[in-house]
Amino acid sequence: MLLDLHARLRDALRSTIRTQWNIDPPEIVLNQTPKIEFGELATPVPFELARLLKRPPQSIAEELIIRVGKIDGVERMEPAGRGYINFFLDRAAVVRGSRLRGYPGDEGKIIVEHTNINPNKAAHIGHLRNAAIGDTFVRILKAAGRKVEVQNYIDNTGVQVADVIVGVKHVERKTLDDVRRLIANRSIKFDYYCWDVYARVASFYEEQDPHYALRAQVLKEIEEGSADTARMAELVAMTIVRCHLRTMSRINVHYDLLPRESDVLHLKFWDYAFRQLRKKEAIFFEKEGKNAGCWVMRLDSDGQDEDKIIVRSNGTVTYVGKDIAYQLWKLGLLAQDFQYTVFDADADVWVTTSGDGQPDHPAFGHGRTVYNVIDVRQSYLQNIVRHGLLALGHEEQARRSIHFSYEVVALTPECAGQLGVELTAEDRKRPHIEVSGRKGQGVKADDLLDALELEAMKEVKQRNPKLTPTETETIAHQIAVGALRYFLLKFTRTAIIAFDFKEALNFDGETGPYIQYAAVRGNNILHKLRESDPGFDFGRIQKMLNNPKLGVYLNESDDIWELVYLALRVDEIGHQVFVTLEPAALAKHAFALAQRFNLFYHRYRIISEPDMDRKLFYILVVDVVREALTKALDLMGIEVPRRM
RNA sequence: GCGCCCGUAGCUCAGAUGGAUAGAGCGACGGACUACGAAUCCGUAGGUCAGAGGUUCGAAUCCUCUCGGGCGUACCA
Repeated sequence: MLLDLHARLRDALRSTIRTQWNIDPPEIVLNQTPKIEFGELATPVPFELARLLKRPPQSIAEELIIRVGKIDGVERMEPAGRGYINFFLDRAAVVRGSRLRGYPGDEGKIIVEHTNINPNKAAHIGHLRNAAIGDTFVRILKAAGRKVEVQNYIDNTGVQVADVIVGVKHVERKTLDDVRRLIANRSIKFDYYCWDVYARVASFYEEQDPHYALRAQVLKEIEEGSADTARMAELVAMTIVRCHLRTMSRINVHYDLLPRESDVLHLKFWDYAFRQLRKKEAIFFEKEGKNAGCWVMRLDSDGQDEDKIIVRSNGTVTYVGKDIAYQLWKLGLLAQDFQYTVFDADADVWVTTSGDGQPDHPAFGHGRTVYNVIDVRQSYLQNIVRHGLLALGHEEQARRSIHFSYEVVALTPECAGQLGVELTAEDRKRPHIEVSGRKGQGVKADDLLDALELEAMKEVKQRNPKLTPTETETIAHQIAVGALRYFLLKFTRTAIIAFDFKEALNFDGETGPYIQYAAVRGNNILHKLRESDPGFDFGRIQKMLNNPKLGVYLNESDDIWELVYLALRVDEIGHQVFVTLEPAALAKHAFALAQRFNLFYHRYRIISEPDMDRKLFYILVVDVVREALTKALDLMGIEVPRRM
């Protein structure tokens, strides 16, 4: 594995520097070289040493190379660029080594919390970004041999659920039985119905309940478990959760556990956290001023301007309060535990409950590290949660509580216009328009997926008219997911995605289908080989690894080596994503790999290559690359279609 | 006001930890299907990395300021 090679390089340089000059070695930075003629890796460390040793970097580089001696997997080193050391890898050895994989042992469970959609309306494009990022991160962690638990927190006692209940009861005038009938009606998408109801509530408040008295009342009733309202809220929220999970399963996103906020409350998690926070004086009761009657957390010692309300004056707990308790539980710092019951047996999803759970549930919680995948607008709240942990003295755990933040999905003004958002002349000049769930303005996840599948279906039919309808549908679906997930991952976390149908529905250029296509073509070459030579022994490809000509071929053509090297770097890029929390790096890498592969099979004839050894070498290249493409796609939750 | 993020080709974006000649896609223009399938490939044009200082052997990247833009700073989440 290349990561092992990196470690060997760093170790060798460090120990040589230490013994040679008797100094603490600086951090050994390894860079990719700008061109393959400079080797594969380079370190600028002689520049650092030049400062410490007061000598020209070039001569340090030369001396270091001599002193370091032979490093396993490195063919040679050269000083370059007035002070770099360039490393030229033993190409054949790197290819052989790539077939061996070693993973670190168990370093403790990692909990990744993502999706977390308010269960009061249909999922939209922004939620898809969250899920795509979170799920990709999970896949990368698992591939690296880490133990991962995926949690999708259900905020079923929050204001947003209260609002939709206000809408159902007071705007739509529906009873609990009406709601049951609506849910049973297969021709109605219940999450879509609530989307519209929720959008109508905003104007209802404006006109009929400007002080949000109904919201407060409903919220309180939900929290207290008051019969009718609470039952309706439970039914509405959990029905919508099922809708969300169905939507997410369309893009290959799954969960282990659905922790519910109502259970955090009913099982008194909050009471415990509250007592602790109070004992440590992390929160206190405000007797006067604007926050009179509330329990608040003081974030700024100067005064109450920055105080954050944790318990409202009517006694209900804000989201952060419950989130602190939940975070404590995730880290195994809470004396209590949930009860658990199966939510979806087929998908092996569990849900928390306050009633009798099943005794034989898996061990949930007790994460050593916790990643919360939540958009950047929640940085403030995430900080308060962290503040709470620190106030309780959990410094180590606070360090291991990581806000995996990313920017939101907005709409281009044109797109917003198409969706019926009213825009002023100024709006039209803006780079993006924020989606508003409150106004019902946004792209619903299922609608987008439907549109993508329809578009993909056209393309598949046109290119593969002989496929059965089922096959066509399957492939169209895989392509739709490929396009969508790649689109959501190719932007870096800090980039606001200005959503536009034209771009999202595109299958050409830097897209998921482009990469899928490359993988399909790779597979097809091997299929073709089987067809043209039914007796072909595929074991010969494996044997090519030990053929001395492997090194000769790899060294004679830099273009093929660059392709193979990109393929072998997939694990390294996965590691980079883990360190930098930047899944876009993987997306970009997969695309670059696909590009190089397209170039390769355009430039070289593989099946018709007359020289048998050379042909085997080409086939080995195809095999290595299609395996890497498949893996990179899999890490992004994208499948390789049978045909395209 | 305070805090965070962004500003790179016509457009949308990459350039992790400072490093060698700043790269993709789209769009534009011109080419390549009798070939392992063209959802592909090749070529051309396109840059004062918002601006100004500074640190450094070296800055798109770090620091300061200025100018644009976005978000947060709720008894919403």
